[in-house]
Amino acid sequence: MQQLENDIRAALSAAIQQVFSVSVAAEQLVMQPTRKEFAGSFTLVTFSLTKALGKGPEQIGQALGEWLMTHEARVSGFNVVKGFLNLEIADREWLRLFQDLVQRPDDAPVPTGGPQAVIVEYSSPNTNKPLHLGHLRNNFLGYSVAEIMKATGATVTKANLVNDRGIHICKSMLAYQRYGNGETPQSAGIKGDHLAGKYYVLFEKHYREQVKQLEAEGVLPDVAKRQAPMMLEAQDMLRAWEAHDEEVVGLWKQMNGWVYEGFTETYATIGVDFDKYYYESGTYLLGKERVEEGLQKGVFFRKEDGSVWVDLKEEGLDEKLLLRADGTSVYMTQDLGTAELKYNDFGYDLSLYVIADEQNYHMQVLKAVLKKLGKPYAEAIHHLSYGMVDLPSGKMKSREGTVVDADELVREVVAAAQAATLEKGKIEGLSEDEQARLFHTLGLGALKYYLLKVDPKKRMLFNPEESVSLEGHTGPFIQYSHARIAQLRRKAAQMGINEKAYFLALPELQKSEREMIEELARYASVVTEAARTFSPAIAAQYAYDLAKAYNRFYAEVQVLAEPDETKRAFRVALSAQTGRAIKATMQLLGIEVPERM
RNA sequence: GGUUGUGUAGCUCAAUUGGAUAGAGCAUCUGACUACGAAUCAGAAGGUUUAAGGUUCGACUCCUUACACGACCA
Repeated sequence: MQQLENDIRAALSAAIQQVFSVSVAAEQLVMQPTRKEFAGSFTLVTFSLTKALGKGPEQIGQALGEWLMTHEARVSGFNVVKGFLNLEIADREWLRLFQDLVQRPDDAPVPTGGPQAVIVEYSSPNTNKPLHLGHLRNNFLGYSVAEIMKATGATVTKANLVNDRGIHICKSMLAYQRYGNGETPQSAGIKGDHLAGKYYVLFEKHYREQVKQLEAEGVLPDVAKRQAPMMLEAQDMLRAWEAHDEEVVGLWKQMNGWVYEGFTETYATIGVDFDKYYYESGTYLLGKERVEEGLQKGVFFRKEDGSVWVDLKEEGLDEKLLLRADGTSVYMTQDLGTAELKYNDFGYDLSLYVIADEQNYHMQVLKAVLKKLGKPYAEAIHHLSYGMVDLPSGKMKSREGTVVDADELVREVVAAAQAATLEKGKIEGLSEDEQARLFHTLGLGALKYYLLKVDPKKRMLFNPEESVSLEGHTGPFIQYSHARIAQLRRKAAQMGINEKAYFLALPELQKSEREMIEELARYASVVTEAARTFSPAIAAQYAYDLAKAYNRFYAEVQVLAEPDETKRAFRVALSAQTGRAIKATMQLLGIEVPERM
């Protein structure tokens, strides 16, 4: 398809040379796909040529169209509408393109000239509470972008940087020490991450009571927040942890262990994985070394209280804290260490950070600080910033208990998919296990598609009802199209029809057949664009376009019931190829497609 | 206060990066299952793209100002 467009551009460039004796580079021509309501596949916008050629747009279009008709065999017709030259491509050219697609292996990469060694950091949870809806957007985005980069032929490492140290986990630990009574996930029958979360909530509850108490005694709110006994104790605990206090470290290991078990289960359920885990407890010391290095190089400075800062005013940013006065590290400290570790481990030429847009500033600072340190990998860092997920009731707020828990949400979407599927009554013959797997595939398909179809950088609204919907612009709509194709292929196989026969002799294509081939031919450019912009939404839109085009085709022509043998075989092949394309595209999103549903 | 993002149909989202009459889905209305899967398809209705200027053959897109909402930095 890209090749075809390039050829058309070259032909147009030659035509301009021949007809008008003016040189216009092929790349400079303004081309676009022809809009559905006009005949044609490629459109040249001739407005942009009027100055260079000294002629009116219609005149240019007419002259170039006529030249192409006699000089470019692949152009079979044209029409001029105002400043638009619409070019029709010969059917046999479409068939040739289709043939190429059929021959192409499913796992053939789409070369884009982009980065080759990529590391995608995503998920990166705190270990003090279970995953919620916001994490799901993050996880699905990260997984999908990694798959998209893989599809371009890049070597991709999926990394999870677990935020296992810091004040937040000390809060859970402190509350557990006080109120836990030796409870374990087993004894309580609660997933480990949820158990840690329970104690984090308990901390917050008691802490707030202490703050309120202090305020009632006349202490200023800011001071009360800082001096509430539980906060001071949590900070003591953090210092004890950094000093390797045995008891504290023991508790920390125990609670984090529970949390990891919980996370592992959730990751398996939602179908994401990682090639490498990093733990901030293992990177913050290296970060401190980098801070030392910066001090020695004179790019950082120390304030009277002993805290270390970097001045980024020249970069249009601000002064930023790198190490606290008491020597404990902040997020930035450990991020410096992690960046270096990742580079040493994988030598990336692109390092993606899938992090919500509230961290935009932080990520700018990280990159700027690494540049100041003269690190070679600073330029390769890219923040894949995504918008937060809102609920119909507004922002998710843990304090107000409006956070949507990931595990619970997954259960709900699977249950909804199950209810809808059973109601349709089309799955007799499937075993209990197969049914359960299908409900899971459909429920997660709905949820993932719902979260991925929106442009990552935009804030999005999560409507629970729409997220489990199976109709319209949804994952299950696309899955349904695939299942229907799968059914058709099974029947075609029974009839002995070859899916990969040659069809160049086919006399003429139906409109819906031609449009289907055009959609299929877009695959490479979709992958390229999705990889360039790090946007699964582009792949999601394409999967929908494929399904939409196929359903139209399916409604308009007969496949198995077509009497003409050649046409019948071609339509089976077109269906099969569409099924492959849908599967491959959905795979980029981390969504499975069923053989029946 | 400073920096920054967003604003498109009743609702949720698109718009090939400056191109044609701004497209889909949901919701509403109409039609299509004794043709291969109706979780589908065909159609109707729905818009001053927040507002006002500007740039040009052409602006949802770029520039200026204002407004609204969000995030971050103090």
